[in-house]
Amino acid sequence: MPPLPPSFYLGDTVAIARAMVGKYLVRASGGVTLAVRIAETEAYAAAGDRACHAYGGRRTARNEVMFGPPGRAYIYFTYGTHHCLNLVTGPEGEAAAVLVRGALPVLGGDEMARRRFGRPLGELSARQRRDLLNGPGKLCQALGLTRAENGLPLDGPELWAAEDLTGLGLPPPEPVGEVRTGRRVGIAYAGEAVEFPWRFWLAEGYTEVKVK
DNA sequence: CTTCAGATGCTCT
DNA sequence: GAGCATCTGAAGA
Repeated sequence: MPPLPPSFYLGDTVAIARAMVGKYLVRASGGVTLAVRIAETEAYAAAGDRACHAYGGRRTARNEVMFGPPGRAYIYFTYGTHHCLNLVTGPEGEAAAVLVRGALPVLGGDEMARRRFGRPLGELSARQRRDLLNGPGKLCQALGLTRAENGLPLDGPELWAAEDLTGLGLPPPEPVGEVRTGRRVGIAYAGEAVEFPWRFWLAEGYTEVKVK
């Protein structure tokens, strides 16, 4: 299947966040191709959402990409050490996005393991393997996504999202199965928005990091 | 199994 | 100067 087109990201951000669970993400750079299956997402619904970087229409150098067209990567740096990958949603100017919180390895597991822990998949402990990609910072570290990749289109040669990866010779995807819903993580500052059930994750085959 | 502190630097006020 | 859409290893129960 070809990459999901920019128009895919035009609809309701919460619905898209849920729909992205089970989709694939491919990262190609330096002759290396890595692929993951998205296992956990969160919706950040533009100006009305107190947890969103664009709350109240706030527009800065950091979140500028959010105000651009849908279907691009909004990547920012946080906590002095980590990057977070978002998929820009909604029509241009709306400034909504879906945070990709976690994934499962599909292609290039050894390379991702080396970037995370300095050795290949086979040499990881069970815990390290479980925790390879179950967090937004971990995912970006494994895929090599930094602010240098901020603004990349999600249907381009360096980064793309797709319904399946049969085009890369992989078998058709397993069914997504149950998707769980809950409150978003790490947004204690967001008042009543803390309660919104805008986080989605795979119930099986994935261990989400539990946060209070 | 759980909680907890420290790392680390960019961003916004 | 304060805070952050986080992660890790160590220590406790």
